[in-house]
Amino acid sequence: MDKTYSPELFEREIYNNWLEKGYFGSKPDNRKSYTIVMPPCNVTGKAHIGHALDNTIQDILIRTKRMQGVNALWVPGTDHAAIATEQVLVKDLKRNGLSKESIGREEFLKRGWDWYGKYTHVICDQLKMLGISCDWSRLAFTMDENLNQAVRHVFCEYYKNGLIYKGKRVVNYCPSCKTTISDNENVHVDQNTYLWYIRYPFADGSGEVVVATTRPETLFGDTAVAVNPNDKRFKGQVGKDLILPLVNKKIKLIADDYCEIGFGTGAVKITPAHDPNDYEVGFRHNLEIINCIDDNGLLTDAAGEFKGLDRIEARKAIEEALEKGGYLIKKEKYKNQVGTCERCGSFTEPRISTQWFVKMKDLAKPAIEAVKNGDLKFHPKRYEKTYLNWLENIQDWCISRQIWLGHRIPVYTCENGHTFASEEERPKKCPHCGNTYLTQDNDVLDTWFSSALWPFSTLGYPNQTEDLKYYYPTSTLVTGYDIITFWVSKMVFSGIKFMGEVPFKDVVIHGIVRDKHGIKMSKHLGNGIDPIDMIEKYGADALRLSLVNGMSMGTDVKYDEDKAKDAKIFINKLYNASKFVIQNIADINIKPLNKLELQEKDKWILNELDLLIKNVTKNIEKYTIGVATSNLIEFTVSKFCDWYIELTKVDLYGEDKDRKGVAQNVLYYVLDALLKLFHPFIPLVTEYIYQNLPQHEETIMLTKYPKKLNLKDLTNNFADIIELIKSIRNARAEFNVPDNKRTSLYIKLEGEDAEISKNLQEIAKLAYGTTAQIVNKEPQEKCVKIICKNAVVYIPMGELVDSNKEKERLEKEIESVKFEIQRSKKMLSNEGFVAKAPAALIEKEREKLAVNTQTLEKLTEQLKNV
RNA sequence: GGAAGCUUAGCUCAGCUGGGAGAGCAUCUGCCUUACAAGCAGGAGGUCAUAGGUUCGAUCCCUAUAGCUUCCACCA
Repeated sequence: MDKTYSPELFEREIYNNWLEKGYFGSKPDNRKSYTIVMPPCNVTGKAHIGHALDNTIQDILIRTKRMQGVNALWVPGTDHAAIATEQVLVKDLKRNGLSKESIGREEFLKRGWDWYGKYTHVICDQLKMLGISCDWSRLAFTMDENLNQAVRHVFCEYYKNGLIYKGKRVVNYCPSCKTTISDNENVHVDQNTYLWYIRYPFADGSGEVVVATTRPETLFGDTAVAVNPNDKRFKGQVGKDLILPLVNKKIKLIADDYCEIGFGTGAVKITPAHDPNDYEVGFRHNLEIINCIDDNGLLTDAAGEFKGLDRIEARKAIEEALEKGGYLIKKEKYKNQVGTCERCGSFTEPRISTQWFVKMKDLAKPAIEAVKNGDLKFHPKRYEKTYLNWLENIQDWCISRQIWLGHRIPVYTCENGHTFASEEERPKKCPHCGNTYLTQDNDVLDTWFSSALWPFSTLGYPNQTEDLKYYYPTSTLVTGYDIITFWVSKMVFSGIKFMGEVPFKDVVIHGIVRDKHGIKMSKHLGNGIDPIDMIEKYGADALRLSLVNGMSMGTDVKYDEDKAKDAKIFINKLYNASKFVIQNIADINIKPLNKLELQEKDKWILNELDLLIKNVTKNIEKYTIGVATSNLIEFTVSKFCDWYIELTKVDLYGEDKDRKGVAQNVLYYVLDALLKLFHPFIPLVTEYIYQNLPQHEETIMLTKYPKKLNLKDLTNNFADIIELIKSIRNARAEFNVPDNKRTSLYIKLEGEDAEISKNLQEIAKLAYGTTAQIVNKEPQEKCVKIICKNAVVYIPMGELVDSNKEKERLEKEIESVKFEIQRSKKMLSNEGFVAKAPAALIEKEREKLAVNTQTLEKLTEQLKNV
């Protein structure tokens, strides 16, 4: 092994070897299955740090299960991300002076496929750098033939069941992406704008109604003004005609509950074509619908002289015109929220159009039930509220998109006007009349339509395959809270509807990786951290550990490069400890632990290891992965390295062959178990080290996961010896004795010898002693005296012992012991405490009081003699 | 407007069903001790947001307040 940890020297090679050997593959067999389907990554561009977190968590779960002997399958996949990809392609065409329309649908789709073909491996290669163990032979793509089949099948099922309908609705439209987007993709942002107060005169000249609006440009689409039916101010005026300013057209003053009495001027203009509420009002009052904004976000003919102006830019011109005509009363500053397109950021336009919808009410019901009856569990639990809240207030799902890439809606119309859905990719004739001239619907499906089927479409659905039978329902879904409503909920109702069962049992929700100031990483701000950079600088294992260590599931992670650096420093520590062990067990004679004469320290570390195994296993099961890594790191540094390794040096470098053998075997055993426990988190370095052990299997990733030791008696008092050593170190530090100055150590035993006499070498080594020896009485030399449990330690520090200083030290100690005694007495004299606290607690307190009283006596005695 | 979460050491955060406040980083002191100076040993640093309540006992449970964050929502 090299002197320092250099991940770049072995990470790639180890991963490629795993791939070659096919260790990641899974086939149905007679074992229990554990399955995860990877949230499909967009084929656009690069892996970001969120992918790294998401996949690290999944890999940890999969690797653990695999080692625990379960048949673990992790299905990787990619998503066609239609809108985003289409944008890229369109831009590319534009650069070459072309457009979608000019090359035609077929050619455009061909280019789409070329693009996917070219970039799929880019994202996959990046994921591979993370060391993740998904079954690459099953790599799925949302536009694979089998998945297309699933999409068409599901669509037709919905269609047959009357769950899909085509209807007019106000939907969010992005004039820049030129497509409808879902409510989820419509991001509300705060906006500083104005409220324009506009005068609408009555046609008969009997006065006016003042309307306040944030969108004067939609004035051309107004077909009424509404007031609340109970608003006394407008009594007797409802039903009269108003003149629409600038257009000089008559519109009616109507009464509708939608209009609130206390708000604004009490009157609101109604623009059915450009506002969902207004549409409803318009529907109730049978109002005309006038579109005044077109597909490109420009004003239409309805705007007369303003035709062709951009919807936002038009405001100024309209304002001037209103002003000139005497219609504008005032303009005041106003803060409101406005919808923007998640992808391009432009203001979305509520727009009335014909779209395809899925009826959600009945589908949502069992999905709600699944969480309520515990078939589906969220971790952490609080996220089930997000899920339920959304499903309980569900709106019908608009599934059509006006783009070309993606799954085209499988609905056809024949020449005779018959419309039908077909599972066949190219149906030959109309099932109603046999007509063979068929045209297909132009829209494609929302990408989430195919992602919703992911847990079963990737396993073969709609074909009833072996895989589907064996692996479905999957076990755990790991994803961020940002797509609970987008995706998780859709998979759940789809799974229940088409497979009759929830698609997974546990949903593990993690947070978002933010920059160190807590701001969301984005290209726009340039505050993103590239996971590939981190891997190149610190190694994949360090990146993984840094993302997951100390993380609390479901909470956002603030991340900066220092975390990767720290993780690398820790791994270096593990690496060096391993190197030490490996170097010192070259001549090991491996024996089972129960054949060894274990000493106190050996029992101590084995006991600690048992505890570690228990905690790590439990925390992985609970999905509290950040706690599991903390357990592991704490054990490695504070137990194994700081104490056990140092302690074994006495035996490894000593004369006693037997003791050396015991130390070698325990070191080997602990390191072996520790590497296995660490493997799911930092797979590459653990494999590398494991291969250097004197005895090992072909790969660590297929070894058995450590279990609690089955040794009879591991009880020990070694903690007392550690305390004794610490006391000596403390005293030395207090007298400013540098670590390189060693002294003799005299130990007078008091009461029971808690193995102290058997650990004198260890005590000397770790407490900076030249020697440590048992004495019967206080030495003649001038010493610092340290009171410990079962012993008094005398440290001859010669001229360094300053009696004033020693006095000071003792006084300080007496002070603190007195404080403790006070505290115990107070508690024990509290009647309520004695009466109601648990007995064990009271007993513990009494014992403490007794010990401290004794210590106080000894210290006082000592102070007298200084 | 509805909902959820957060507020603990200088920074980032842990703290299980209430029973003496923890880690990492940063900082200070001493040490290159043959795995590791990317290290070792020791120390300093907290009215656990505020005010009430329940309890023998509250960082933890309840109520209110303040500040921050996020999600959902059609208020001109």
